[in-house]
Amino acid sequence: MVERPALSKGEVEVARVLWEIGPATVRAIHDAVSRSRKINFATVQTYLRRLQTKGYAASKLDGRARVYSSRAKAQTVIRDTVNDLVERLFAGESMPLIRHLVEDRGIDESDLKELRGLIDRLESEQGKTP
Amino acid sequence: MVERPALSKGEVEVARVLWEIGPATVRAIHDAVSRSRKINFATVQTYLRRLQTKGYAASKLDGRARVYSSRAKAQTVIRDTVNDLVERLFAGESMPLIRHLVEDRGIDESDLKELRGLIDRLESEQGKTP
DNA sequence: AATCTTCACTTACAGATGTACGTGTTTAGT
DNA sequence: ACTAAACACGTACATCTGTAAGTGAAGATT
Repeated sequence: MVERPALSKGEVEVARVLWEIGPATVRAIHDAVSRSRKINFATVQTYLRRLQTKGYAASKLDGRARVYSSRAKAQTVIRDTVNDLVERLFAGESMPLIRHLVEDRGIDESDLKELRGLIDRLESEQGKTP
Repeated sequence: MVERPALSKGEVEVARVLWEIGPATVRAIHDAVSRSRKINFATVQTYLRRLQTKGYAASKLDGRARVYSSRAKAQTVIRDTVNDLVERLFAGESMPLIRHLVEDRGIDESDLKELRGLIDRLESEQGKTP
């Protein structure tokens, strides 16, 4: 139940990469982030340092390279971040966001299929755990 | 196609209230925001001023009271904000977010029903507009 | 009229954020 | 050994954010 300061947008981006490619060097993380947008090496380094300061990451030296690893579960960060967004942008209701994602942002056929399966499962569970 | 600076969390909150209760005085907006959390009157005033500076709101004096109104469609702000979040937290994929909302955050029976209807509609449309 | 209350508006400010330069150090190539 | 490339790390800094106190004028109350 560690209380951690919220993450900024840039930090979230780097944190995500950290879960994705697991413990990794600054270089590897920079390379990964660079794939989606141009970003300075030192900037990534700063984000990682801040991530560590805030308690979301840990690091150790492996030879000359510093290897960062995540200390926070992706799910926790996702939950907190999404909760905050839903609270502020949708007054706490998630349905409008779901609607937006499905209708406005669009969803492809296979995702639609998966979503249907998800609903089927939830609906069959409904009533069992009231 | 106005290019506007992104909104901060606090600004988003006030912007939402602005769409909700339409053109309104600072006091009315403050009252509304106060319903969800304790916030200083002057703080709301500052957010509104910044919203106007960034081009998201307009204001005019009605007697002694300043009335603010939105200049940006809710949908635009929602789109931009959600796009940014999905980009950073989910590498651009919306399905993981939908999954999170439906599974982890939970969804009640009536929303589940609505969602099913939504999918049905989308599925029947699939193929018609490729 | 004197006082209290209500606003608008200005100004403030510490801390967070995004972004990056510079400096020293280690390793690899000549 | 000498130089070039690769890094870690500290430092910097303009903005942006969140939050609010102070000031003065207009309207309400006694």
